[in-house]
Amino acid sequence: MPELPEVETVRRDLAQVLVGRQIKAVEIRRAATVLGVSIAFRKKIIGARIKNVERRGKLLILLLSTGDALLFHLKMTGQLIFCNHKTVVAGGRNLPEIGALPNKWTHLLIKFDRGTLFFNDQRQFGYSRVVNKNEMEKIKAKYGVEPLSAQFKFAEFAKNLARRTTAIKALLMKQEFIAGIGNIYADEICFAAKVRPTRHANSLSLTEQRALFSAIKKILTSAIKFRGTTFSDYVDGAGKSGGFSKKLKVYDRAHKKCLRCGGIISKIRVGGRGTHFCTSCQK
DNA sequence: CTTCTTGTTACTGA
DNA sequence: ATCAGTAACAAGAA
Repeated sequence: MPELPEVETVRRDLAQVLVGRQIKAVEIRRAATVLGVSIAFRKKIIGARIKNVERRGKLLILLLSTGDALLFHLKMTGQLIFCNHKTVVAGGRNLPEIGALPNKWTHLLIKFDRGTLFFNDQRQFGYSRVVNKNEMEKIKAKYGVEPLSAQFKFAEFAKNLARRTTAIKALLMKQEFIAGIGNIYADEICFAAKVRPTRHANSLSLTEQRALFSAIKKILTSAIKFRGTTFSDYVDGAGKSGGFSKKLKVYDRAHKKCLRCGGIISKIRVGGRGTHFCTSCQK
């Protein structure tokens, strides 16, 4: 599922190929994928140039020359893939890992002079929308601290943990608290910090708080380096799978041996989500 | 057929 | 007002 490292990988890929390009045409195949009125969406973005590509949490932001922002949320199965016209094959653009584009899950196409941005989404939870500067600031403000930014500081993190009673994993996934962590990385972060996902946030010792703080940065940074995790549908901006899947230590390893201590990985539900942890070395 | 998967939000209750 | 917990959403895989 696209979490911070996956969205960041797509952001970097798209920034390289989209900045400076002008939107020439838009094809909306599924109206519900575009929030608001389709005609207005089209009118606002056609002719605009892409000034920059940003990310806030799991939200991808294309800044336009008009001052508006074109947003994409991939939710669980969204893909955002750019193809130039050199890869044209019969019926579409052919990519080695996902086949020809557009396909039956392509809901939106943004067309440039040489190339097209395809928005695919099997589960149809993902969306695109256009917002003005004011709306953009409001949306950004709702998210919590970016864990890989200089604003993510231990003192404030520890203070916030101490005043919360909820399970630590549920807190890690709360976007208003920290932006960008989802189910896979929450499990991996707890494992790296040797903390059980069920522990109440306010029960962590100073040592555990520190371990968690550094695990957040370490796991997310490493996942970006390996271009994200492909569990089911995620691909990068060029349609390729992520390399962090091979680095996962606990996620989807129920009943298997712990790679650190040899204990058994257990699977339970925390906050309504499948949760994996080692019964021996996560205290 | 049932059960499981997840990011986000709406809703409930404290 | 703030916090915590859960159901709902969609569609496909097993």
